[in-house]
Amino acid sequence: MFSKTCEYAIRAMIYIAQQTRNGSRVGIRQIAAGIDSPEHFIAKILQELSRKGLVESMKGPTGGFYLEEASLNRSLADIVKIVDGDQLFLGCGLGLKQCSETNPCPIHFKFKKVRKEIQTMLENAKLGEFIEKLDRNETFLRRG
Amino acid sequence: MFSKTCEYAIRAMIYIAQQTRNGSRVGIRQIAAGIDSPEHFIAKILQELSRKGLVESMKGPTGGFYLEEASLNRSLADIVKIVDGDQLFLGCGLGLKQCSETNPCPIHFKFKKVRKEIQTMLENAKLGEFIEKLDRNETFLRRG
DNA sequence: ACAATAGAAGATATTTTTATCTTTTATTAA
DNA sequence: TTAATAAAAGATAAAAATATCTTCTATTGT
Repeated sequence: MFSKTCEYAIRAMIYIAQQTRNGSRVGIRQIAAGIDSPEHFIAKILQELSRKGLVESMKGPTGGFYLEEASLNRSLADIVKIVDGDQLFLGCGLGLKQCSETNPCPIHFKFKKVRKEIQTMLENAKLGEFIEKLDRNETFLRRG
Repeated sequence: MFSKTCEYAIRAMIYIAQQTRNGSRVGIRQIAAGIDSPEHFIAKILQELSRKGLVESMKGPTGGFYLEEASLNRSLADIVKIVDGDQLFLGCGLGLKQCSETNPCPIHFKFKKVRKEIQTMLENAKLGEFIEKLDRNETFLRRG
């Protein structure tokens, strides 16, 4: 469904959301360990999300990544769009460039329906909503 | 959502279903042209689908690919499972190997729901059902 | 100022996916 | 039974995704 890059991105963003209340910051090494991802790879991904303003960062000692309060209200759809683009939300299920409402592929309308549900689900899933259950160890971002 | 390979596979199977009523056969070259895919690549894919019994083939002059009557009742889910595996139906949305009902990732239950709908949609989509609209040019498998 | 820390950036490497090319085998029609 | 046809099979190539390595820059605490 998502690229590996996107899976890491979502996990990292949720992790950062959880780890950085009270304005504290969390380092790349800790993030990579916290979500079981390659350190340099997730660093790259966060650089991009940082440029796009989804996450803040600061260099130097005591530096690291953190979220602005408002970013807790960002949705998983925002992350997916930046990392994987809007193919998942808009693209043809059979990969046809010219597929459209008026020139549909055979599964166009069936697909439209489930795709819309995926989109709605991802748009309604806000970063802030995952924190509590993680804190209570009811959900996990790496091998539990 | 699907790999390129799987997109081609689905398009090819629907195309073969459409082109081969009355026991006629359709060649690789025509299939590739009919669905806009690389000839050698779709050949490989059909070899696998043939080994798995989703499609029949015959070598030599007047040879080609065709479907047994019963195969018209095969679903897109059958194709997806063979080509892409069951990752789409069973895998964790965030790529976590250990994710499960008792050890869920943060989006496990939201995902389960939409994934199930995708599966149901694909299981209910039978190869035979696409033929009529293709015949009437109401849907397309390549640039219309 | 200086040494240490940590992210940014760019280059490189590996793996997987996608695509192509060549040779072999089965089938047909003459 | 031979020449032509078309799929099967295996090898190779190109492109994209994933992962790693090295150097540079900003920030901090002393």
